[in-house]
Amino acid sequence: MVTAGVLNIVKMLECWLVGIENTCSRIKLPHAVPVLIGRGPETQIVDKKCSRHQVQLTSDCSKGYIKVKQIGTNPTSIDSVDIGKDQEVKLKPGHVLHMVNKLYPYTVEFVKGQSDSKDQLKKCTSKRPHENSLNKSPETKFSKLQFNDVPDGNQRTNNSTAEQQQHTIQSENKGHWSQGLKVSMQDPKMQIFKDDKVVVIKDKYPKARYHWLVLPWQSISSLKALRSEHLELLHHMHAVGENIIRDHSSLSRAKFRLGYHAIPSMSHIHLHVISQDFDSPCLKNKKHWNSFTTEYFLDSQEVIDMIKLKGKVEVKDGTSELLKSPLKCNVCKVQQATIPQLKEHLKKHFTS
DNA sequence: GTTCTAGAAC
DNA sequence: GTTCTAGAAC
Repeated sequence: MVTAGVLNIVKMLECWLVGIENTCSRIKLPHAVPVLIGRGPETQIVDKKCSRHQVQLTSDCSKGYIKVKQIGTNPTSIDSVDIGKDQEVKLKPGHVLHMVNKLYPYTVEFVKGQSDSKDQLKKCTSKRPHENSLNKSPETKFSKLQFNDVPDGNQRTNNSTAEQQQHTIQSENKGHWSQGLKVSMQDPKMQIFKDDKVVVIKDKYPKARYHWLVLPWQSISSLKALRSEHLELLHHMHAVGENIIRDHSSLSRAKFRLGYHAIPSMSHIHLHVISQDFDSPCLKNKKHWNSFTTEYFLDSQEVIDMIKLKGKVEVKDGTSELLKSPLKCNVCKVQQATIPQLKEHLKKHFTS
């Protein structure tokens, strides 16, 4: 099924801090949770120069790095460069973190979430120390663990190649930002409404007081993929959008538009249902503004009509250039010089 | 898509 | 000096 497939491909990587000399020191770092590490049983570091809270580590499993903040007084370093007390630096796979005074080296690994921790520990205890060190052999456990999603065996430990491969993993496992809607639409906490054909979520970065997205369960990448067979679905998406407006903002008497970005950034077709106040701190730049107020925004009804007429959606040449258009008020069409001035101007038109 | 930031614009 | 944008990085 589509649902199961989507859930499978968006599974997050697990993050591990791995001792290079002391290979049995493997510490799992949960995504986005700050963890304090230093002298203690976890690391087996007994050196008094190392604080019990020497560093604060925060992993980002979607971006593939951890943020290292030096809390202790004595120097923590990454690739032999001192971080500095209360300073924060990113640690990526292939780079070496020395906990204190260029001692106690660690590196970071991101592995598939599916591989269980027992397996990790078992491998760890059965390995001799040198097998887990940072040598340059392409067959080291380090490189294999780090890149266990790479389909072929053509792996090198060169740092730039390592980073490229890490990026490849991210794009291939759909952890890339452009796949974010597919994740959000599956999250029950995000769902405002759902039926057998569509789901509605709030836009994560709303560009107006009301801003929802209507997404079909059916996997349709973008407007380009739309054909006559989708007409019934498009009508349904539009009707659901209108119902959401009625149910959530009838008292506000806000004006709305329902439509699609001609050239969307995010994968998976989504109908924007957005109030026309554009009163939102998330509306920050020209691209945001023009994507909703120029012909870059295609009304849902126009899209439906075009498919009825031509069998598909044709995006005009030069549409992407519309994002750079001068800023014009959507109500009175007066041009504004900057985004802050535009926002100030819009207040004139607010009803409340 | 957002965040970050250099440097343009003021 | 500050504000703001645009492009790179993610």
